[in-house]
Amino acid sequence: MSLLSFYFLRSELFNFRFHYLYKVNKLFIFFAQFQLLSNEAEKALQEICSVIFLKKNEELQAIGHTCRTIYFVEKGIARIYYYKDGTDITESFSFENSIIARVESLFTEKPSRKAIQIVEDADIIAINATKLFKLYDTHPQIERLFRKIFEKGYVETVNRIENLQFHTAEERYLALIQESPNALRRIPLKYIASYLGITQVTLSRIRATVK
Amino acid sequence: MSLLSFYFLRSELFNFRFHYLYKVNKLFIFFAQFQLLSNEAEKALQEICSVIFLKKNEELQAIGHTCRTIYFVEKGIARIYYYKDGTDITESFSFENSIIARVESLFTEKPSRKAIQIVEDADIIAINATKLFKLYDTHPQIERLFRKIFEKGYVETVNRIENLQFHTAEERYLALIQESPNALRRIPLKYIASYLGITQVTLSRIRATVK
DNA sequence: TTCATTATTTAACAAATGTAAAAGGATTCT
DNA sequence: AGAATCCTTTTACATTTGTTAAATAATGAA
Repeated sequence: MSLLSFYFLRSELFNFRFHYLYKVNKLFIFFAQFQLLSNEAEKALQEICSVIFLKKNEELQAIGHTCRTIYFVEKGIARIYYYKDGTDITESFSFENSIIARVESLFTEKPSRKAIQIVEDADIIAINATKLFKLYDTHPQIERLFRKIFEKGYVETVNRIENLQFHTAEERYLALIQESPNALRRIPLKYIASYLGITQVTLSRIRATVK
Repeated sequence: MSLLSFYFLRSELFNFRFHYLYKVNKLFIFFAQFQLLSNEAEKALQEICSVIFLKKNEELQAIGHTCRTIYFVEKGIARIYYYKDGTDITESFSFENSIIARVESLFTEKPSRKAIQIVEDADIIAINATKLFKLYDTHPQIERLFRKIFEKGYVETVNRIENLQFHTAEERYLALIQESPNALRRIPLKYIASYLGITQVTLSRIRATVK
């Protein structure tokens, strides 16, 4: 090993490249679950991705901006939230190996009243949606990939409606424990309460009776 | 006019063809809002469409079947509903000029616990989804068309979650009046109540105070 | 570690919603 | 028209959830 490459291996640049490749690799494993991609398509996608490292409580996207980025959570947890009469309401959480995007803004090109915030230190891959949508024309595989990704998101959202519409607060809490038991350990209860559509006090009461 | 064509014009066959073309035309006007289609794509789509005339309370799709049809409501109203602990719960309504499909079954290919029922006499166009998905390979325009249609459905569903999650019953009722004032006139209140996530009694109370 | 801050639980009371049953209206069918 | 059925409202009471405030627990920064 030359002296030069020794210094390179210890350099910031190396660390950055290493992280970038490692993180992006996880994204492509995620993509592969949905759709086979040609080398050219993969390369085109890589060029519109960038890696972001964020700490708890930091904001990924602010309220009021039109969403033009799709995020992949490689590590950590993020949430979408908004304010209703001054109180902070969590719309959804995204854990590692999942996509997070404010679709109501992304697909309508209107400003979003929602923000994305980091709940647990996170490594995120940002996908430039403006460039992505242009790739749809040249790479039908990419259009199909994201069609399938968002179809899955659509299904999850429909199932969530069923949960909110006619289940009691306790049923919703128990369902959450079932589906993602980690959520309770990793997310502050104040966020979980509004996600379930109830107040923190009600959540505390439910936890007291269920325990 | 020959005697033959006179009889043809009065024939069942003529009525059927006339209705079919008229109805399908409306569907293609709907499609045009989303995506330009080539003549070949339009023709391919027409071949997988059929027209159905249904009366109030008739069932379009039954509980337990895997959804392999996408419907377009040309006239009338349909609803998706399911049973929770024996009570009938309306998940959504579809009015004229809109698509109705049980996406949680269509996109997962699992049996649906939900049914589609006619709320007001309806003229429906059924699109064979199995054949449609095959057309995606040969006609990227068609894939794009339905991608956009379902993206819009996704956005509507996300907005609905916001409505259910942290609005009071009264707010949800008032929002419904705002968005579709016809709904109240054309849909029985018992269906509207469960759609809003409340009981019929609560809806009556709200109506008494709001009036 | 210690202090300050933030998160969670508990309590007491108010408001909203659910349940069951009955009464009144509207609609449909014969 | 008349009977039967279905839909909607009303009532009384039970239960759930919200609100406010205080107490306790946990966390993070100096």
